[in-house]
Amino acid sequence: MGRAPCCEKVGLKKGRWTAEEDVLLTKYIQANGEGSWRSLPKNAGILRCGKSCRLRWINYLRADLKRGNFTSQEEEVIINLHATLGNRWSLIASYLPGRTDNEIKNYWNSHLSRKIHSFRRPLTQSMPVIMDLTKTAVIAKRKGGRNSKGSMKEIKSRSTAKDTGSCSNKPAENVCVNEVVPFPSTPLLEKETLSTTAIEDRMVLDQHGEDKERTTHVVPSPCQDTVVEGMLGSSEERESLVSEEGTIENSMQCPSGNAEKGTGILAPHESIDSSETEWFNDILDSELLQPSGDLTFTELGEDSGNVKTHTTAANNEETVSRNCSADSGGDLSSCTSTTFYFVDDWEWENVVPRSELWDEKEYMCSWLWEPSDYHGKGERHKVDDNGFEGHNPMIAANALLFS
DNA sequence: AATGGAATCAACCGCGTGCGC
DNA sequence: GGCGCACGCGGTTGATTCCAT
Repeated sequence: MGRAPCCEKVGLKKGRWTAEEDVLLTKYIQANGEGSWRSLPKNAGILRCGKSCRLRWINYLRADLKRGNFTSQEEEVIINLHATLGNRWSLIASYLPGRTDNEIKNYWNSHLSRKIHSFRRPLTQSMPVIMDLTKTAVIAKRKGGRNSKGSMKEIKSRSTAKDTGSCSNKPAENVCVNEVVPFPSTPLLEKETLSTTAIEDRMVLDQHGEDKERTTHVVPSPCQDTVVEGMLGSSEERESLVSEEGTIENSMQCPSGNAEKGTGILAPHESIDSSETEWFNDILDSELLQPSGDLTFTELGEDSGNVKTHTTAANNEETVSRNCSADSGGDLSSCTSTTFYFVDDWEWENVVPRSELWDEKEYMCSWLWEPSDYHGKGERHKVDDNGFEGHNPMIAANALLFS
């Protein structure tokens, strides 16, 4: 037996919605609430499929929709969540208040995916090029066609923001707080495959020129306060997530102040001072990608004698060599507090609220079943409440979940 | 000014899933 | 357990917009 059509298609209007239809739909939903989409068109006097009404409402008429261009922060959220979640647009949309899955999907398809592909270096390419990533945006400029309305507006607003002295994207001068933390690059799900390294993914992320706007970024979280508190434990326990090195161990949390609104902050410890977390764009802007595919940069700590050199190889392995300041006596705890995140260094819970993630169970978490065999770089090594020691807490979470 | 072509995005379509009977 | 229905999601389409020539 074939599937019944969602609604009677005969005599129903298709195509663009008129203002009159919008008014009818809006008034009806305001009076009767959402739902019952099948019967809604008839009751509201709209010659549309219920499905079409639902889509129109969700994607266009809802009052809480954010209009306008995607901010650079939103872009990064999308890019990184997509790297994590794949084409789960509705899930991604749940992290972007006022944005719909359709909008994000369109934006991805029209803007972001193209950017990424523009920057992906063929793995077989052996051309010995040392890339100055600040210049690659110029290379990636598309050949023709019109500029998007958004990009045109962005160009205008960028110059305005610059003039008004708003937040700069330059790390050394970055005075903005509450920035979203960089997201992990993780195996993709579903149809997408991660054909490039995280380095390459990160390469795409700073194509907005030199004046990326930096503003407070609050990302909604579907998690509830009670759940999060239960997951994360007391504030003292959360404090304990600060590692020996002084690097901040990120935890998704729903501060009670935001929980009422159903939002959380997708940043460690409610806000991340820019001095503690580098934008990976900025990192890449100022560093060099080696011909071998390795990315090497040197990080200066708060004192000039405190140097940490990172080399992220094309094979996704990172080595970190430290030269702590002499007066620290080599104590790692005095080393620089800046944390850089790399391919194998992400903490999943930074990205997705645990409740969200864990609902996905093994499908979402299977790739996390890896032993932690290196130390430092923000990796938690503690015995958790369930006795899982020396492993990434996500692994412990998985073990608990599937036990 | 006309036109081709690329970009954008609203909307459509089919499928999967959950739920009630 | 099977069936039908409603809903939600993601892929795709096509109308529209606007830049480049």
